[in-house]
Amino acid sequence: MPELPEVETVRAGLERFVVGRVVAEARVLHPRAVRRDPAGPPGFAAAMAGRRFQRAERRGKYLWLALDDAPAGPGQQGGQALLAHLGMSGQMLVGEPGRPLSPHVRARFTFADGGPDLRFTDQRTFGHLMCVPLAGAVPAPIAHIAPDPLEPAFDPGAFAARLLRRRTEVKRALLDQSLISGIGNIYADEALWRARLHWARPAGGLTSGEVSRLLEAVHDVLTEALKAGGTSFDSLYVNVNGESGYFERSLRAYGRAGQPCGRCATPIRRDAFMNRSSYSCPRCQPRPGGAH
DNA sequence: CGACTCTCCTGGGTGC
DNA sequence: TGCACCCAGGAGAGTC
Repeated sequence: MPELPEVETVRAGLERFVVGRVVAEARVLHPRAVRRDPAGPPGFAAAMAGRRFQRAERRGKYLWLALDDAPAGPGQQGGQALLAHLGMSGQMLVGEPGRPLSPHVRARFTFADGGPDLRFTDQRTFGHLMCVPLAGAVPAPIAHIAPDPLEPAFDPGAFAARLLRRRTEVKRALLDQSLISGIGNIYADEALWRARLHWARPAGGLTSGEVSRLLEAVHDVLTEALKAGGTSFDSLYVNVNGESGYFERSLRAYGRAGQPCGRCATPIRRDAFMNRSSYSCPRCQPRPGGAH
């Protein structure tokens, strides 16, 4: 599942392979891919034609390509962007225009230079694209998304203060993109394992030392995963695999039910939480209240 | 503002 | 072999 490190890898690939180029034609192959765009497939395609991708940016799991002014002139102050969320299985693939169209391509962009095209591919169709106004630094529809831990705007003190006010489990808080962005189920479990915190610990009950440990773990796991995933493109192929890429072999908790904890060798346990799985070490991450 | 629930979607895997 | 079912989720909308 693409979380911050995978999305950042895609962003860097888009920066390298499509920024500076002018869209010749955008074609929506599955209407669901632009379901959140009020203009619908025809409006989306019309808005993209003839536009130049100026920059590739990201916040949390969202990425966007800033567009030059529409041919009709400046739309709104701050311009527009092509905003993308990869969902669970979204990929941005760049390649020779003549290659076969895979069945999961949801949108295709060709370029005025006749070079490699861009294909938004998404098996499970949870991802989406939309053409949106930029409101200051970020696209308007994601103004409510909090800064992610790897961007300068991230304020550890403000995050800690808000976290401690939450009356909910610490993992639920980590997954709340309006509190801290970029973290999904995989890196939440990995960060909690590193910080030796159980996912069900009440956020408001954490000590300041535990919050610091957690933030450091979040930062480290994202940075290390990014380092591993960031080496995965060296050709005309921008890739996010639905798995967590090269970092998958480095996972210490996620998906490792029954396998020994890397610190204490106790078998990793799997629990159901928020309609998904949570993995933790029964010894290193004691359940709140003392029960195992 | 925050906590909660519901919904969207596909394909791989499993059990009968 | 075929079918019903479960599971993997992220995030927005709606309610309280």
